[in-house]
Amino acid sequence: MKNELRSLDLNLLKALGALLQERSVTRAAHRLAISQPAVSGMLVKLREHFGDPLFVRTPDGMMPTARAEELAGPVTQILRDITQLLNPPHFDPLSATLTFTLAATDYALSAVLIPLIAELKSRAPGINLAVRPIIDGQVTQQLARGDVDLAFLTPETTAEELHSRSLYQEEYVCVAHRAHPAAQRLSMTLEQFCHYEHVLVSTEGKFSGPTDEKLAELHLERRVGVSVNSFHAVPEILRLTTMIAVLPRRLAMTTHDLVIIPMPLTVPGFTKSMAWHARRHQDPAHRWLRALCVEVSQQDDITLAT
DNA sequence: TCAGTTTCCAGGATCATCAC
DNA sequence: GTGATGATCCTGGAAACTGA
Repeated sequence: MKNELRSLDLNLLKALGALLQERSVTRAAHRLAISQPAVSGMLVKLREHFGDPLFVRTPDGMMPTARAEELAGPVTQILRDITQLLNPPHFDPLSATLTFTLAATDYALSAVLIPLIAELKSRAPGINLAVRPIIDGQVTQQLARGDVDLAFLTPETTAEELHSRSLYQEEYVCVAHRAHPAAQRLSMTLEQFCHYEHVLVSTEGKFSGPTDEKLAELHLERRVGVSVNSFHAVPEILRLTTMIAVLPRRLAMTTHDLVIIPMPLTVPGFTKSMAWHARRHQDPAHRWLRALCVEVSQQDDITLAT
C-alpha cells in the first residue's frame, strides 16, 4: 500500500465513492460521466494504492471487500467536506457567532449605530459589536490590518483605496432646550440666531464651523461661547443655559428635551458614508452587515421625512 | 536572475476487443 | 451484459533552453 498523497488524486476518491454506491463499474462510469474503461483504470490504481482488490466480481455484481467497506465512511465524509469547501460560503445571521469592530464618531454612534444595534440584536443575536472612536489618519491602516471592520466617515475623509458606500445626506438644524424662548416661538430671525450664545461641537476645540463660514459670507457672526468635543454634552448644556446649538438633524431628533427651530440661514450638510477594506469586500458576513447599515439608514430617512 | 518558449513524458481519455 | 486490457490520442506539468 502506498502512503503518499501524491499518488492519490481526488478523482480516484470520487471514483471509489461512485463504485461504493453503484457496485458496478459501468454504472459508476455513467454517474461520473466518463467511460467504463476510465473507471476500470481508476479501479486498478485504487487497488494498487490500497493494496486490496476493493471490489470482487460476482454474479451479483462488483461486491466490496471488507477493506472497501471500511473505506466507505471516511471517503463519503471526505467527498462531502470537499463539496462543502468548494461551494460558496453561506452566512446565516441567526446562527452566526462573531464580533464586528466598527469605528465611528459619537455622531455616527447615535445616528447610525444605535438604530443598527436594535436591528442587529433581533436579526443576529449571536453577533457582537465593538465600537471604537475614529482616530484621524489611522482609519485606513486600522481597516487594512483588520483592527476595524467598518468605519463610518464622510466621502471627504475616506481614502481612495477603500471601498465605500454613501448612507444618507445629513442636514444641520438649530436646536434649543424646550424651555428656551425661541423654542416656544418655534421661529428665529437671523439677528436672534447671531445674538444667542452657541454651543459648538469640535473635536479639535475650534470655535467656528460651517455655520460661521456661511455667516461670514453674509458679513455676520455668531457668539460661540462653548466648544465641546462630543455631541452628547450638548443637550445637558442647553438644559442648564440659554444657549442654542446647530446640530445634525438625526442627532437632534434623538434628544427629547430639544426643540428643532427652523434655521434662519442655509448651512450645507454632509454625506454620511461607510468605508471598508478590499479584504472584507466579498466576505458574506460583512456584506450582510453593510446591507443592514444601508437598510437602517434608509429607514431613518423615511422616519425623518414624515 | 527571471520570464517566456520549447520539448519530453506521464497520465487520463476513448475505442476496440477479449474474457467471464 | 459487464469488467479488463491494449492501442492510440490528447493534455498538462516538469525540465531544459533562450534571450533580455
